[in-house]
Amino acid sequence: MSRRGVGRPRAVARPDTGLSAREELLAAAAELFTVNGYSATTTREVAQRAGIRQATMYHYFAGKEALLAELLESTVRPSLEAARLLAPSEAPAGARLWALACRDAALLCSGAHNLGALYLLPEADRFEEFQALRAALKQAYSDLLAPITSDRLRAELVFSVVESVILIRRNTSAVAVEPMAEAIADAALRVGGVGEDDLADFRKLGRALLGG
Amino acid sequence: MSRRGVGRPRAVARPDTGLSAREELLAAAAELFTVNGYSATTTREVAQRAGIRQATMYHYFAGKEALLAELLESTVRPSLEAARLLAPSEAPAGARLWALACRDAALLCSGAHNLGALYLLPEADRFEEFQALRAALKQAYSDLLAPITSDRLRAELVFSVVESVILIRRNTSAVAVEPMAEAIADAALRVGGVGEDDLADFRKLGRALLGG
DNA sequence: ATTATCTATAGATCTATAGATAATGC
DNA sequence: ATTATCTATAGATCTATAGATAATGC
Repeated sequence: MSRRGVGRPRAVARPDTGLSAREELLAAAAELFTVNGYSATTTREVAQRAGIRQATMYHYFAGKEALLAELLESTVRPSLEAARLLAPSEAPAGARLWALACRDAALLCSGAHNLGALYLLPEADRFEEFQALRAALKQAYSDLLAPITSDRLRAELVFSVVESVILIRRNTSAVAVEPMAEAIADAALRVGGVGEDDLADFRKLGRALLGG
Repeated sequence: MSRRGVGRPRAVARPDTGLSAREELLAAAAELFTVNGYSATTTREVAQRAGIRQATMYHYFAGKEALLAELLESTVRPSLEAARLLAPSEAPAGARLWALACRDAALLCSGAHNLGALYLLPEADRFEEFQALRAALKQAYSDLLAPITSDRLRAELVFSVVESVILIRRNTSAVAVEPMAEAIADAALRVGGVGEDDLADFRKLGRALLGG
């Protein structure tokens, strides 16, 4: 919608990033929220990084909360979409679980900022639409794990091993996405109780599911 | 030091908790920081929960940061102490690793509040003394893992599986500490690449190390 | 005299709104 | 005319300090 050039010029001119003002705001918020946290980040800092004045932010977002809501939801949606694509497959549950964990981990460790870190913010609990999406993703993991184990605790462990990629990415500098994602998927199935022989099968089938 | 009864009475009288004012402040901060985050928590809220006025907090702590610093350090120190106790043992590294992971996980999932959640706060990065203690703990894990695998990524995974108990505790209501801690230690060794037969041995020896 | 606590407040924010302005579009 | 942006600011905080006060201790 918002056409570049229309409207009053910005107070601080900068080279065109190719992003819309709205996207620049989201990118700025992504960096600041993941690194410094939500409450510790001011709307002024977000706007400044996006190259506009603080009040202009309100032309694009209803408030600071709307920024975080959109970032949270846009981060979990692709993982949930991956879960939906894998659900109707006739491959073994273990293979689909491996594929889901691998795709999910890859999404969490790619992208310019560690957006998964937003899940860890205490403030994220308040965002109900995000929580609902995340609960649906967790349910998808549970469904795929049901044929493998009925142990509630193991199911929690599997889910949290995938999320632990967020902690790893925070601790370590740049990592290669694919090897990391596959290592996470392997680890998830191992803590889920899958033996090495089955794991090798599931990994092979899982890769095929992702490739197709 | 501070004797009960000396000094001006509190504006809001409450039954004696048995805790000193300083301890009450730490307990209040622990709850609020873990649930709502550091920046989102005000000194007024902390003081109110501790039963005193906001300004009185400064009689016990230099500022809000000093509260978080003390909570962070007091949470990681017992784990580091466990690592030091296990270091000189002549038991196999795998058994000591299991014991350390189990003890560490047990510390993280016991206590009234989910204090480990403080590690996840973006604000924790600034607290250098805490970061140094945590780096030492991580080194202890690496040392015990060295005879098992030289894979850097696996070492990260082991450490973060233990920390993932923080995420699990956040997602689930009350859990039995011992079974959870042992399940975490098992999971840590599995992602570290320990096979089921060795794991059974290490678990048995590890339990003995913790018992003695 | 000592001390734990209080009240009051300065100074520095921070979010969101009101209303003006300077472009392009028609 | 429309719109993207600006400036200015109201109102609501929030942290930390200054200095008073009301207990016990000696």
